Amino acid sequence: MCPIDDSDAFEAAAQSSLSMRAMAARPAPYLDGLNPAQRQAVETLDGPVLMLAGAGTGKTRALTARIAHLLNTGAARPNEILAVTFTNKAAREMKDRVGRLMGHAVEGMPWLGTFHAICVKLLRRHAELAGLKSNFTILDRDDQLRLIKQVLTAEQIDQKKWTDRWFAGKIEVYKNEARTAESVGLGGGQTVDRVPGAARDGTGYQRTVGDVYVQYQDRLLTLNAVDFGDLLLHMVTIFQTHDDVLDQYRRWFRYILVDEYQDTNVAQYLWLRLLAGGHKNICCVGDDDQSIYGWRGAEVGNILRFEKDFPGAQVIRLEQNYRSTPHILAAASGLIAANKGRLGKTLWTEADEGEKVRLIGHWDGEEEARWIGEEAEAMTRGTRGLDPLSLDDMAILVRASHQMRAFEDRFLTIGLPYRVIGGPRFYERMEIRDAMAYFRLAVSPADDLAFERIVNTPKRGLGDKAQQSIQQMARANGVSLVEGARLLLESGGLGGKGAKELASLLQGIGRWHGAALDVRVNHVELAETILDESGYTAHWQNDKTPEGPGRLENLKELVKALEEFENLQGFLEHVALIMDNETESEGAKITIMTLHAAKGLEFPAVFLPGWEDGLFPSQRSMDESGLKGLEEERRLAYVGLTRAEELCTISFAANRRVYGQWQSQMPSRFIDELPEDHVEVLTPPGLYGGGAAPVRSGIEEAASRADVYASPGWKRLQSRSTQRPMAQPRESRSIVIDAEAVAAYQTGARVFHTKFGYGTVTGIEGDKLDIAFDKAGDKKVVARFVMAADDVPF
DNA sequence: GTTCTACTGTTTTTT
DNA sequence: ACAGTAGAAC
Repeated sequence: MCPIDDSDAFEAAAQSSLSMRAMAARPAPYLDGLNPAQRQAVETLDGPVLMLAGAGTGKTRALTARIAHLLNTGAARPNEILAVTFTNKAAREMKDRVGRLMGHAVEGMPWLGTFHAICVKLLRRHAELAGLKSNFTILDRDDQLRLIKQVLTAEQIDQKKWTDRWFAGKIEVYKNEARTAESVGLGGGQTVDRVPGAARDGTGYQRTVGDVYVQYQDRLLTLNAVDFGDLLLHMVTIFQTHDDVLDQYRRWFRYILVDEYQDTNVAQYLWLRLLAGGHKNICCVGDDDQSIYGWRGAEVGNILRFEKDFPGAQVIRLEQNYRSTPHILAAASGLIAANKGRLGKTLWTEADEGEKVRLIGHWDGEEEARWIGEEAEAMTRGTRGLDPLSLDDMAILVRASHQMRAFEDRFLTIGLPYRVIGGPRFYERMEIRDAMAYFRLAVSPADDLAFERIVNTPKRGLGDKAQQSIQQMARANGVSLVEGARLLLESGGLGGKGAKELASLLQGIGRWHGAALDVRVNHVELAETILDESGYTAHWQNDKTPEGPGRLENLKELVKALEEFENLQGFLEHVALIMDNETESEGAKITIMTLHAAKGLEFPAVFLPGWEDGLFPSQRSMDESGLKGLEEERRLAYVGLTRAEELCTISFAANRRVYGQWQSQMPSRFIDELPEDHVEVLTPPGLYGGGAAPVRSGIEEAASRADVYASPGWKRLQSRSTQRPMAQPRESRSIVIDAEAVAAYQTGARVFHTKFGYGTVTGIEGDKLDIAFDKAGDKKVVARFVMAADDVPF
């Protein structure tokens, strides 16, 4: 539809030298206080620039100052700058900060946003080049899965072996790699089986991922819909096949800025390279050491290759760190040095020495949670001569979200306020998505996916069979499901309760649609009406599960959120892309979140629990991606360490419950990689484990001796066994099977464990015993941790 | 059509 | 351990 208005762009180009001169005299307060590297990054406006910005080096400051500089010198007008981020949060922050730097709100930076938000804008203008209409809908993951499921069912693919999620993953990977359905093609990609007895046709019994991909895209086009990956992929395809369109934007976007460049995938990379191909005024900001999204398609290679991609590129390193103490920086730098193929940076700081990184071992996960809770409380009162900290200043950063639970449990029992970042977001909650589906139907009754979602929610007596009839009728007549349902009712193909309910639902949809089109109708009231008339509000009012009231509360919030928008359409558009919501209640709280979620944040005090091999680095990551995976895990550890400003505490547990099974844990190999001089091993006062333990090297050994073996659990174990030598610390790293300990037991032997009590050995595997405990059930336990039942001294 | 049971897969997650 | 879900039983 409407192509970009070129005249503006030309006019701007013609004026730029004039305005540049006029503006040259303007003061540039945004340059004050920048260090030389930052200043260089701000002032090197033309040509390709790679800003290698280490953690806490003032990257955002430089980036925003650069935008201010572009505007202030007249090099570009607000609408001629393309500035891309990955998250809405980052985009919002950048907008705010540029506004503050310029001393006024920046009205016209229409092209500052996420890759996806910008691509939506572009794709709406050129939808027809992708076979879409400009009012296409953006599907979220749920819709996507439903669509894939339809394809799989139609293709009679064995969904027990190959789930919809699996295909969604494969298709996502293709899209991340900028591979279109046509390029993969029918018969391309991995082969999958169909259900036994599936009709044999020209292509035989089997299908491929390519087949599914092609059909999925087909359905998307029919629905006039795109998924997130399509937003980028369609634009890349359009740019590649329509020189005129590409040229237009190359002229239009005179300067390009990219945040978090190390996180770009192939599609994003191609998109950028196409757009920057003319003038090459592209400034990419990133840190190869903080690349932690390889698993979702990010290519560290993009940033490593920058100088090759853009010959003559200036590489500017921001290395002065304004966040952390020297000990923390040194520990982080020492750790990341173990990675190969880095661009390399040397972070330094003017800050005072401060505390060393602290390391402590615990007997098990619960004890770790208990200790951190107590430590956090102690820190609010002020410990070790440090000023008291607020709970808001503390964060617990975990590798995997299931680790959060131990902390939540503990904090709930001691009444320590906490906040969890992550988890299901507001707009992903069931009730919100249901309500949104009703709104979507009011806006466009032909939205089949929305109809499918709510046709029987609340229950209307329209089960699988009724829904199938509707589908059939719709397909036979080539109409939408709503229309199909109407035809079905007319033909009398549905009876009883279901028919009555369906008729009333259809009437409702018709009425709501009319109201949505009527500008005189207030959309907030309409939303309330829809939820009431559809029976959806009543559905949750009658719900007697504990979640009921909360869900009603969320619905109220949703309706309130509508007030900020002109109409329902505007709201739906916003939500499709934004999907975040932060309602923060008052009071200081300690933050619990994943390491991934913590990227870009900073806290005076950081706890890093669960540094155990297999958990962190994650076994799965290493199994699936080998050395690459391990290096990404190490970068994750680096990200964790560099979040801390003053105090960083690493901990590990000797025992942890994994998928309901107790397991003995090895301290993380990353602990051994920390430079010893910058780490302090915490020893609880007055405690010292089993006397003269044989000397091992490394801080890990000290930590385990000082704490694991001095912990209540361990001491209990020791005090109960006078003769069996189980306090011998194991060799670090290499897994040493304690032959002596294992040999002491046979299947059927009665044993005792301090945590689980008495049990019987049911199997032996390496240095671990399968034990059926009388009370605690089946566990796998390292042999050293149990003793023969006969030896129990009571 | 709804409810219960048995089975499965469990890292990280934005848009 | 545990949550989410597919399929059977009601």
